[in-house]
Parts: sequence; C-alpha cells; structure tokens
Amino acid sequence: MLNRPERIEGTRNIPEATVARLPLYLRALASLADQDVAVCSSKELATAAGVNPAKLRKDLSYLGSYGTRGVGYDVEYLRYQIARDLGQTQAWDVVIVGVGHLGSALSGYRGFTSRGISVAALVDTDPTKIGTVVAGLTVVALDDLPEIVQRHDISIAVIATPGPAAQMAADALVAAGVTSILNFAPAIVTVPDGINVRKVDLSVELQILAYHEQRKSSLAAPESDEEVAG
Amino acid sequence: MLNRPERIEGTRNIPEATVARLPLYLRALASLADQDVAVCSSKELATAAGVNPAKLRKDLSYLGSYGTRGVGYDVEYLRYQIARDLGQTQAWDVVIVGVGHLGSALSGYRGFTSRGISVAALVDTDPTKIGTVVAGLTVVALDDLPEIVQRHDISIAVIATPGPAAQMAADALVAAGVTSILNFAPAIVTVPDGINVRKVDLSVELQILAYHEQRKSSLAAPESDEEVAG
DNA sequence: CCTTGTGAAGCTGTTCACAGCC
DNA sequence: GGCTGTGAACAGCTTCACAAGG
Repeated sequence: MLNRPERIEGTRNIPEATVARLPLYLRALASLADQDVAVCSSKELATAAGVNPAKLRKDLSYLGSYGTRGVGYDVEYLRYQIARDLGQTQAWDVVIVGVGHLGSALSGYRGFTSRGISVAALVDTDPTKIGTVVAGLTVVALDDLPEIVQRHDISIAVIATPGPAAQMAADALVAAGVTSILNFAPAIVTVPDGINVRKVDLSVELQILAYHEQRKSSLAAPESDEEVAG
Repeated sequence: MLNRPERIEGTRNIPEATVARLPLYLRALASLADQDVAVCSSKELATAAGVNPAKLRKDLSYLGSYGTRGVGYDVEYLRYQIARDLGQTQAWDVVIVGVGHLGSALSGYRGFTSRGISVAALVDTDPTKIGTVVAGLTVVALDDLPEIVQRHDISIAVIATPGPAAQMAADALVAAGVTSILNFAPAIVTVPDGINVRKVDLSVELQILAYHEQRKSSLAAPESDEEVAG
C-alpha cells in the first residue's frame, strides 16, 4: 500500500522513457506489416526497433499483456494498441511558429504530416513572409494565433524561430491556448505550470558527438568498447 | 579493481547526461558574457540554462573545481574550461548527406556553423541536385565521399535522407572513414563497433507531446503536477 | 556571512533470469 | 519446447543537505 506503481484511476502510468520508445515500436511494426509479417517475437521487433528484447517486453508490459506466450505478438493488434495508448486514434492539428529554413522544412516533413499529426497553420512575424504560401499553407501573422488555435482546436505547437524570438512565440502560444510546445529554438523558454515543453537542440547534438570524437582521439589506446545510445 | 569510477589515464570520465547539458551551460555563459556579466552564481547560471542549481554544480564538479566558494564562477574562465572539455578548442568539419528540405535547412543553420563546427560539404544521390549550390556549397555525389572526408579530415557526418536511404548513407560514410553520425532519418541504422550514432527523430518528439496531451484531456481531474524535461 | 563542492539518499531506467503460460 | 511477462538486482541520474572554504 506504500507505493502504488500500477495505475491511477483507470489510466496507465507509463514511464517517460517508455513513452519515448513507443513511436519507434510503432514504426517498426508498420515496417513489418508492409512486409506482410503477421506475427513477430519480441526479439524480431526489438531488432527492428534497435533496442534490447528485454527492454521491449518490459515497455510493452506497461501497456498490458498483448502478446501470446510461446508465440509472440500479433503485428496489427499490437500496432493498434500502441497507437491507441499514444493518442494516435485521434487527429492532432499543430501550428508552426517561425517559417525560416527549419520551419519550412518541418512544414513539409513527412511524419509531421502523418501519424495522426498534421500541420494546420504557419505563423511568422516577418511582414515579407506573411501571405506567402509554404508547403501548401498561407503564412499568417502572430496576431492571428488565437483565432487559428480556436478554429482548429490546436493544443500542440512547434517553435522554429531564432533563439531571441522563442520566448515571445511561447508567450503568444500559451495566451492563445496551446498547452504543448516543441521548441527547436536555441533558447530556454519558460511557461506556466501545466504547459508541456520539449526541447530539441540540433546544434547540441553535434556538440555531443564532437565531445566523443575528441575523447576518442585523445585516448591513444582505446581501453574498452563504448556505445552511444541511439 | 571492480569498478573504477574516477578517470581513465588522465582523462576525466564525464557522465553522458552531463555531457548533454554542457552545451546548454556554454550557451548560457555566452549570453551572460554578452550582457557583460563577469561573475555569476550557480543559481544564476542554472536559471539561465533552465536546470536545477544543484545539478549544475554537480555537473561542473566532473570537470574540476572552477568556482570560488562564497563568490561564484568567473564567466569567461568557466566558458573556456567547458569549451575545452567539449572539444570546441578545435574546429570540426562535418558533411551532410541528403539535401532535401531538412538537409538544406541544416546547411544554413546557425549553431551548425558556429561553436567550432562548420558544414564543409553536401552530398546527395539525386542527379538533379548534384552540382546545385545550397547555402554556398556545391552538392556533390555520394561517390565523392571518400575524397571529401579525407580532404577535410571529417569524422562527423549528418544523415538527412529519407528513411529508406539512411542505411546506405551510413554505410558509405563509414566506408569513407567517418566515425560519428547524427541521424535525422526515421530509420535505425546499424554500424560497426567504434562508430557513434546519435538519433534525432523529429516526428517522435511530436508523438510524445501528443501522448501527454491525450493523457491530460483524458484525466478529468488532473491529479498531480507533471513536468516534461527539456 | 556567502556560495561552492560533494557524500549520501532516493529515484528512474535497464538488464537479468526465471516463473508462467501457450 | 518456446516465448512472454515480471520480480529482483543493478546501474545511472537527480536531489538533498551540509561540510569546506573563500
């Protein structure tokens, strides 16, 4: 009775690390389905997703018991269950703020436009960009955010502005009613409680690789096998 | 002799989680330096970097004792020390494979072109792209990789191809002598031992946000404060 | 006083190894 | 026999709280 790890009022409590891997399993299952594989073992699926089989089974166990012992997992069934838990049975419209190179690239990025997610609007503050058409969408002004968010019932936004503009973008998004933000800008944005922010920092990833490269080359004799997680 | 946690032959053993945050500290320090701040406390720096002060101090303690008790950290001095540990005192040339929307965006991305890192070459397999100029660089064929890697002494590459082409790109990069890869393609690439691969999956990030959104809306009464790490 | 640097505690995530079930 | 599901051990990361030192 001390710790109740199971679930809170009917909703399963899935660890964050597991949530982050579920989309990978989903993609691996889609790939297997394309190859007309109907059933697969944890080992096969784990290989396709690039993880350890034990980890995969542990992850899936947080969702429920969707496999068959001695057999494996039904590809389509498991696929549906994961999609369900991830919230992909409903459609999500997102808005992208900042239509520079990155914002334009994201607008047309497959995977942003599939998996239940679709880019519904593009916003920028630059008057020369407002009104132009990118990836089939007309860029609108920041002032139009509240109306757009309400019209499309948007709760998720992407910030792809330069660093200094990110906080202003976040403020505008929160004011407009957005509650989850994916931030690509190289800046820390602060938001009220209850708003989710995830940060993806492209240059940081390269700097991490550079660190490991430097470390490799500074060790004349490589002592042990090291791995960097994918 | 069982576990030797400290260091291996003069080289400090910095935890992976710490390495991933050092670039953030570096950026925060740069920002403070721009505002002519000469000294800062762990609390100030932590706020600027968006982390807990205790975590910041712990992280810095892996590099050495660069602060002054009762005073704080010298901004320029700490900045140099972190840059040094991250390997930014040397220049890194990188090659980008795949010059689609994302690859083009990355080519011109500031932060890819600063911090000791610069994009030295762009590679694609599409004959209609080869020879075109993107972000000041002429796109070359995949066959030219070995020569390019050797000429620029490149050890770090970025894969920005469609998913199905990623493994071929990785194979070509490894064959050409690249030892670290940042993979933006929605696919698992397998590489020989000793090659570092980091994966950034843009659509996965959105799916994670969608999960949390769904969870929020399915809970009529929000039970507890939850946070999503940045 | 002040703030850093750090053992120690606690938490989260991973891996193992095997019981349970087909 | 084979494979899933899972307790338990393990490893790594975070946070606390305080000693060390300006």
